[in-house]
Amino acid sequence: MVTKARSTPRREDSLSRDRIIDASIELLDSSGEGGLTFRALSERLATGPGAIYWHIAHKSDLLTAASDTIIARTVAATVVGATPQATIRALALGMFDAIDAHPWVGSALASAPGQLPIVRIVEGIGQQVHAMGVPDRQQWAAVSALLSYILGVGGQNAANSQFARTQGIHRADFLQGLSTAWSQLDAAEYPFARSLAGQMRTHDDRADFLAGIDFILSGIASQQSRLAKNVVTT
Amino acid sequence: MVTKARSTPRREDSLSRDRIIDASIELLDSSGEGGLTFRALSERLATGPGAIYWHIAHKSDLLTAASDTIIARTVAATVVGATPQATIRALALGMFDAIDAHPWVGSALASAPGQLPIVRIVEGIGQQVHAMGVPDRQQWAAVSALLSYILGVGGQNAANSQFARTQGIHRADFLQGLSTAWSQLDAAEYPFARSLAGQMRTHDDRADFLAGIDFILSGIASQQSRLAKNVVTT
DNA sequence: ACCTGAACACCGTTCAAGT
DNA sequence: ACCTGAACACCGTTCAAGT
Repeated sequence: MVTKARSTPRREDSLSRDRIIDASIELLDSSGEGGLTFRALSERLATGPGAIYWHIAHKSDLLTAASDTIIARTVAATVVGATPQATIRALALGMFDAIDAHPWVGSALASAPGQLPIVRIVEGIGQQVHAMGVPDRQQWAAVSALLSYILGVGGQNAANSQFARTQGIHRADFLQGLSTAWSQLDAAEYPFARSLAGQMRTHDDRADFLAGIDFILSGIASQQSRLAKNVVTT
Repeated sequence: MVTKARSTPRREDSLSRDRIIDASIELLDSSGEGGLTFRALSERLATGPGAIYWHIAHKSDLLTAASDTIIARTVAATVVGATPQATIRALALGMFDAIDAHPWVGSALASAPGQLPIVRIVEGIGQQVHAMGVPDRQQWAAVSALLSYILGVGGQNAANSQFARTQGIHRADFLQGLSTAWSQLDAAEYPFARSLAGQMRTHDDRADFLAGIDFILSGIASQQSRLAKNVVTT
């Protein structure tokens, strides 16, 4: 053991990376993406902005660490289902709900490609894709399809919340407004988007999210059976 | 006709929304997301920052308009294929390539939910989903699955480029570095992500993107046949 | 080793004043 | 109607100076 535990910290409530991250999460949850500021944060922690830089490299480091706290919790809380598919659905739903509860996570993940929170999600999905029997060579495509979809939905959800917040309205009211805007689109140029405006208002976000996961899962399954057939026939 | 064309503009090269948007695109392409600044922009246009606000409401308006120029071009250039599926693939690939060429579009779309550029994509995909014979009630789920996936991949691509740019390296070198980092992950905690590091280095971004589109398309198709069977048997 | 807080080099946005 | 440019109210980040 080269390093040993710090003996008697200076004061009980001394600054630490963990305390900074916890305070950041509180700030992000209560005031949104724009609410996380080194000034607001240092005020909440009763220090100067410079003190934070002793523990954290820069703001994006802070955002990634904050997201990672949420993601680690979410992945750990995922209940393993009866089948790999069921577990993937559970994990995906957990992600959906986590981003719904903490919209800033959606945009933070979008700008932290390949970082620890993403690794956790990839690991969670990947083990199940492996269990599904997807051959090694196809695993990356399968995992990254699921990951990209989850991040895509998460990002849109985050943006909706963020947009609504800056206008001082609720997410539901913002979506309602969007639906109205779409229903007034030019009928000749955007017939489809226009016809979708109604569904946009009544649809169930969570159910549609899951429908997308199922599309991908069944697509992965059908490619596997196609590959299996090729092995037999060629 | 209530409005009539402006007679004799003050000077040939006077400021206009279009000129501002074109200059923004040049700035974004050459200097990345961080390069678009009202100061840099007004310098390029040889005016003051205030002049721009006469034509544009705020920065996000500018970003959305700039993305819309790219997206409109991309959607218009999409070649209609032999089948709706082929057309969707072509449209999706067009989006992939557009975001690859203009990474900032990827992140701009993520924060402009329901805005015009998104409407264009939804319209393009939606008409084909309709042509596939997907029943009205399922169309939103199908379209939004495809859209979310495209935006998800686009966002990750944009973030990769952005990340690489701030470190002053090329995207390929950044991905190479990520792959190395993943290969050094703890074997007990992240066995899958670790095993994926190799594929991460050698995979073909574009091919994997298309594989994801195909997963979703075949998932949509298989749900249709399931629904059709239900109609027959019940 | 860790913290303080002033200072630096920026931002987006506004607005009185001009033409 | 459109443009100018100084000014406002912020940012993230650095760093000499303290303990």
